[in-house]
Amino acid sequence: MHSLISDAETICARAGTRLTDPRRRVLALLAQAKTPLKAYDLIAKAGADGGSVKPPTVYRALEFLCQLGIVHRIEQDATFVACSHVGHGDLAALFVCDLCHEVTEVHVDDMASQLTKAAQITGFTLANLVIEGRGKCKSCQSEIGTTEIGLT
Amino acid sequence: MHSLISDAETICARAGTRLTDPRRRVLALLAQAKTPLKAYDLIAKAGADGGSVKPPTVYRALEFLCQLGIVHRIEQDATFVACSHVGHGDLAALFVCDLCHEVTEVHVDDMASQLTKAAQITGFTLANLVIEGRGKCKSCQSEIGTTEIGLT
DNA sequence: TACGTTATGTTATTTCGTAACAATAATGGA
DNA sequence: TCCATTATTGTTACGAAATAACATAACGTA
Repeated sequence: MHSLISDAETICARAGTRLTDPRRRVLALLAQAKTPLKAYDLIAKAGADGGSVKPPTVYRALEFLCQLGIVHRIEQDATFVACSHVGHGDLAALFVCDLCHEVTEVHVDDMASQLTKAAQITGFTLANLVIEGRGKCKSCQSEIGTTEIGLT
Repeated sequence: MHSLISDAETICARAGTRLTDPRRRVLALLAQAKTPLKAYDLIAKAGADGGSVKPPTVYRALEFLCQLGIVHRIEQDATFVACSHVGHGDLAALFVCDLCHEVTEVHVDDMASQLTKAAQITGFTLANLVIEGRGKCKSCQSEIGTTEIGLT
């Protein structure tokens, strides 16, 4: 959790950017959260100690952190989560538990290259790839409510 | 484009549901669009001939059509596109061109099962899977502005 | 220290999505 | 057929997510 901050410092230094105060703050909040947070959760938490923090501040920090790969945005529900495998350089698939909302991050480089290839066959050049799943995590398996995979 | 409607009728009949008027309307609008549309585009278009159509109507139709797999929601930008491979029953990866916004739909059943397996190793049971890419489609290759794949 | 660049603060607005409830249309028996 | 039940739609209002636009401040550098 704290190492994430220092990892971030390193990454920033290498990228020639700065981990400024609002950025560090947003990252810290995400790092100590167990589950993904919505942008407005962060806005509320960041301004919890009196000084109000406005939406653009948080959105800018999030954009910055996402670009650096320190934070992931979960597209399905517009939430944000700190990366649990910082610096791996490969693509992460994010699996979010429907029950406890914890994120299981799986790195799938070979899958990414397969998809890149699959795209290329159709003449498409991939610049960005999102792989996200919902379901039940390990510790929630015993709970009720199973769904089958949603197909086309 | 017209066959999509009749495909939808068939699918509805088989599922014991109905392709009602607002649903058909939304589907028709998506079918004749070349690129994904936002919900509010549909709201505007559906009410273009005087009678105003309200958000819940369109959102309900979209939810219905997505569940049937006739329409896909693109999570990255909250847009909707008619499925171009109706009835295949396998998972679609959607690649959206950054320049012309056309969608290339690739069916990737084996990839889906790989991901399901990869998830299962960590104890995670997948109920839903999203694979989306952005990049440049075949006919836009010659244009400017290439980006590398965004990594973790 | 003066300048260009990068980042933040602030206000207001736009866009996206849904809750809640009333009204209506289809469906399956008695 | 008539009624009860369920599915679907209409309508109002609101909440939540994200950004535009512009002013201000911090930073590195010549």
